[in-house]
Amino acid sequence: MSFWKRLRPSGTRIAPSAELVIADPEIQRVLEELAEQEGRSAQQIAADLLRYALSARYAAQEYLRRWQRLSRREQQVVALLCLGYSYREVADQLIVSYDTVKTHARNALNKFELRNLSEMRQALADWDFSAWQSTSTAPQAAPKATIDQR
Amino acid sequence: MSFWKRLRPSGTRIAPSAELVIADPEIQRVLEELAEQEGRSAQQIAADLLRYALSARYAAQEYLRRWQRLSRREQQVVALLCLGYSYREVADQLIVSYDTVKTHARNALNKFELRNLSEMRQALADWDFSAWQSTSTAPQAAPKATIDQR
DNA sequence: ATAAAATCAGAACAAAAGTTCTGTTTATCG
DNA sequence: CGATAAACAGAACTTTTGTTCTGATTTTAT
Repeated sequence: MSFWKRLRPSGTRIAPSAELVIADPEIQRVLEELAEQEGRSAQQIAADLLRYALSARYAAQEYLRRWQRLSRREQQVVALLCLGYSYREVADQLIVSYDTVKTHARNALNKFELRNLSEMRQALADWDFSAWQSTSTAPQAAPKATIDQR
Repeated sequence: MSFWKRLRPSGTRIAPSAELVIADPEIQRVLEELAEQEGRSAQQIAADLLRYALSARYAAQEYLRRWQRLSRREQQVVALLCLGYSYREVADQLIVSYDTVKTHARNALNKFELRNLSEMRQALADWDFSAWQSTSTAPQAAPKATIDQR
C-alpha cells in the first residue's frame, strides 16, 4: 500500500524508540475479550484495528485538504447535507432557495472530486458535523475527523 | 460510552493476561511519525486509534446482524447499491426490472431500519462488497467488515 | 398437505437529486 | 483603479430515488 510509503519518505527511517505498549486497561480488556471470541491473540487484533484506523485516518486527510478550499457557504451546505438533510431542508435552514443549495453542493462536489451526495456522505461518513447543526448546543467528540466551524 | 460496558457484561472481569505490545514494526514506525508530527506519545495515539476502530467495529455489528436477515436477492441488491451503482445499473446487472430492484432495496432498507440509499451507503460505508461485484476477480481485504457472498 | 409468511416481481405516481445554464455581488491582484 | 476570479443565487429541465400499491411464486411451520 502506498499509504505506508507516503508516511515514511525515502531514507528517513526512524528507529522505534521504545516498545509500543497499550497501557489503557479499558482497551486492553476489550481486546482480550475479542481475542477470546475470535481465537486470535489480542496483539494480532490490535494490529488489525490499528491498520484499519490508520488507513481511515489517511483517507480522511485528502478530503480534509479539499474541505479547506470550500467557501464558507459551501462548507455549511456540505455539513448539513452530511448530517442527513435534503436540499430542501438545507434551503429552509439557510434561508436560500432550493436551487441555490444545489449549486453550492455541486461546486463542493467538484472540489471534492466526488460525483453525488451519496458518494460524499459515504466519503465523509465519520466526520463530525454536529457543530454545524444550528439546533445542537455543544459539539460532540469526533471519532475520526472533527470539522470545526471556525 | 455504553460501548465499553456492552462488551464487558457485569462481573466478568478478565484480568489482562500479559502486557499488550504492538510488535508490528510497520505500524510502530507510522505511529512514531504521527507522534512526532502531533507532539503526542505514540502510546496515546495508538490508544485513540484503537478506540476509534473498536467503536466502528461495534457500530458495524448491529448492521451485520440485520444483514443476515436479508434475503439473498436483497443482499445482492444492497451490495451493488453500496458499490455505487444506481437502481438502473443494478437492474441491468441482475437482469431484473428497475422497479424490482427498488422493491428489494425498499425491503432491505426496512430491515436495516434506514430511510434511504444515502443513509445506507453511509452506514455501510466501509463494508467491503467487492466480492459481490460480478466483474471483480478476487475479493480484496476488508478494513472493517467483510461481507461474504456465502 | 395446507395455511401463513417470506420472497420475488412489477406498475404508477411523487419527490428529490443531478445538470446545464445565466446572472449578480464580492474579493483579489497587478 | 480596473480586470479577473471566486462566491453567491437561481431557472429550466432530466434523471434518479422514494412511496404505495398489487400480485405471483416459493418456503416454512403446524
